[in-house]
Amino acid sequence: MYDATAENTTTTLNALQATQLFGAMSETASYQLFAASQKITMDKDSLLYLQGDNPEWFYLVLSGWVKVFRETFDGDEAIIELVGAGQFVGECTPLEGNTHTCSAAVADKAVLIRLPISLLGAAIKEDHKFALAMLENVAKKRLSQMKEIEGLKLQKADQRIGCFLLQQCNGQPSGERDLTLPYGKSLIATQLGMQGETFSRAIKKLRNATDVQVTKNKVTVPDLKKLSEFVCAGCSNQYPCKTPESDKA
Amino acid sequence: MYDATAENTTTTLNALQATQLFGAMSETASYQLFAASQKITMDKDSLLYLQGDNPEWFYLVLSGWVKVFRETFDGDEAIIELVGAGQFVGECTPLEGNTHTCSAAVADKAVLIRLPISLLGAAIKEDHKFALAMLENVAKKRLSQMKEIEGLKLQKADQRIGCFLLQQCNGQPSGERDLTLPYGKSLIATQLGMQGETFSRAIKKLRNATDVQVTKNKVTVPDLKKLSEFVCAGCSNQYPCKTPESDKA
DNA sequence: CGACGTATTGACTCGGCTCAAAACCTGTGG
DNA sequence: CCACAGGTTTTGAGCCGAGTCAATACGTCG
Repeated sequence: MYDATAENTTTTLNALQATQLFGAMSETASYQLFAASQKITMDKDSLLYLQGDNPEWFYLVLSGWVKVFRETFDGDEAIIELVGAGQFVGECTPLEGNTHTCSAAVADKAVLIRLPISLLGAAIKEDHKFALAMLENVAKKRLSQMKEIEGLKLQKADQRIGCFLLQQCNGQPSGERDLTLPYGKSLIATQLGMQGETFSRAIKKLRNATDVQVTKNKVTVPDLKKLSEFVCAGCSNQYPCKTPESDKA
Repeated sequence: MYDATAENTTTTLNALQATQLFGAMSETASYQLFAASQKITMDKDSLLYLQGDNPEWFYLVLSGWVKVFRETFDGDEAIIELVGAGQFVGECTPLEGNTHTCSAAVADKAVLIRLPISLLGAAIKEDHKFALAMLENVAKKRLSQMKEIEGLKLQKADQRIGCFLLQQCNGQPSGERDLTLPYGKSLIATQLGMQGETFSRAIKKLRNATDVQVTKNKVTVPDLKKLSEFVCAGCSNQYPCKTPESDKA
C-alpha cells in the first residue's frame, strides 16, 4: 500500500536505507516494511498517537519536526524528544509493553513515512543483527536523556540555551559560527524546560556573558571558546561534547 | 577468582540467578561469569568507576545503595540513578562505545558482586535471547528517565517529593501507608534535583497539603488519595502509576 | 559528656513563572 | 503597495519557588 509514483517510491526507499536501523535489517524484512509504507504529509499540531494508545504505526521523519511529549492533567506538556529528518518516532514501542509511553504530534509541518509496527516487533524477536541495532539506538537515546537530566538539575536557563546552541554548532562543518535556529523559539523554550519569556530574557544574559548575537532566527557565535566556557562550567562534558549521537538513528 | 567459602558461593549464585538478565543467559555464559565473580564490600563514598573510564567490571548490588552520577567541573553532581539490591550497575557500557558515560560510587555501605564486562559484551553479541533481555532492561531504564525528565520540567519540589513517596508506597504490599525512607534525606534531595534545605521545607508544604507525616526516617501517609491528587496533578500518570519497572533488573 | 554528621530553621537573594501589554513578523486581500 | 489580522517574540511589573550562607538543633557513636 505505498505511493505508486516512481518519485515517491525511490525517495521513500532511499530514506529508509539511509537509516542505521534499516541497514541492519534482513532483505526480506526490510522489503516487507517498505511494501507496507505510506508517505504522508501532516500539518502542525496533527497528532501521531497518544500516550496509552496501542501502537499501530511507527514513523520516519523525512522533513519537519515531530515532538514526543507527555501531557499532565492540567494541560502542561514536557517535551521528551524533538525528532527531525532521518530519525524515527515510536520505534521503541515494541520494547515497552505495547503501549505508547508518550504522545507524539507534529511540531512543524512534516513529511513522514508511516510503517506498521507489528513487522518491527517481529524483526526484533527474530533477527539478532537487527536487535543489536535497536540496542545501539536505544542506548544512544538513553545517553542523551542522561545529559538532559544533568542539565535540568545543574544548569540555569542561560546555560541550557548556550548548550543547545553549542550542539547546533557541533552539527555544522568544523565549528562554523553562524547558524539558523531549527524551529521557533517558544518550541526551543519548551524543549529546554522553561517559559518563552524566560527564554527571551535568558538570551540577553547569554549575550552579555558570551557575546552571542541572536537576530530573528539567525545566531552568531563570535567567540566559541567564551561560550563553551560559560556553558560547560555547569556540565560534566566539555565542548565539543563527544556526541556520536548526532548520527542518524 | 570467586570467594571460596560455600556460603558466599551459594548467595552469589542465588543472587545472580534471581536477575532477569542472568535468567536469559545461556548455561555456559552464565557459568563463566559466575566463575569470574567476586563478592566485595565497599564503604560509603568508595568509587566504582569514573565517567570516561574504560569499563572493566560491572556490578550486581546485593545490599546498600550505589549512586550513578555525573559531576561538573565546579563540583556539582547530578544523580542519574540510585541502584539498590538486585539491580545492576554499569551493565550498559558495552552498548556505549566502551566508555563509562557516568561515574558510580557507593552511597550507602554496600555489598556487591563484581563481574568482568568483557564476558557481557560477548554474550550480547552472540546470544540473541540475551540481547532481547538487555533490550528490555534498557527500555525500562529509558522509561523511568522519561518520567524523571517530565517531573523535573513540570513538578515543583513538594510534588516531586510526594511522587517519590508514592513510588515507595507502590513497592509496599497493597498500598501500605507506613514506610521507611530507604536512605538519608540529603541523598533523596540530590536525587530529586534540589537542595537539602529545600527538601526540608518542601516536606512541610507537603504535610500542610496532604497530611503526610515525616518523623526521622519514618513516613505515614494517612490519606493516600489526597497525596496522589496533589502529586499527580502535575504528572501525565496517575497513581498507582503503572510501573512494571519496579521488577528486578 | 563531647564530637561529629545530618537535618532543620531563618534571613536574604535571585532565578524563573505569571499575567498583561506592546512590538514585531508574515501572510492575506483589497 | 498598503492595511489588517494572526501568530510569535519581547518587555515590564510583581510574585513565588528555590538557592545560599550561617546558625541552631538533633542523633548517634565514641
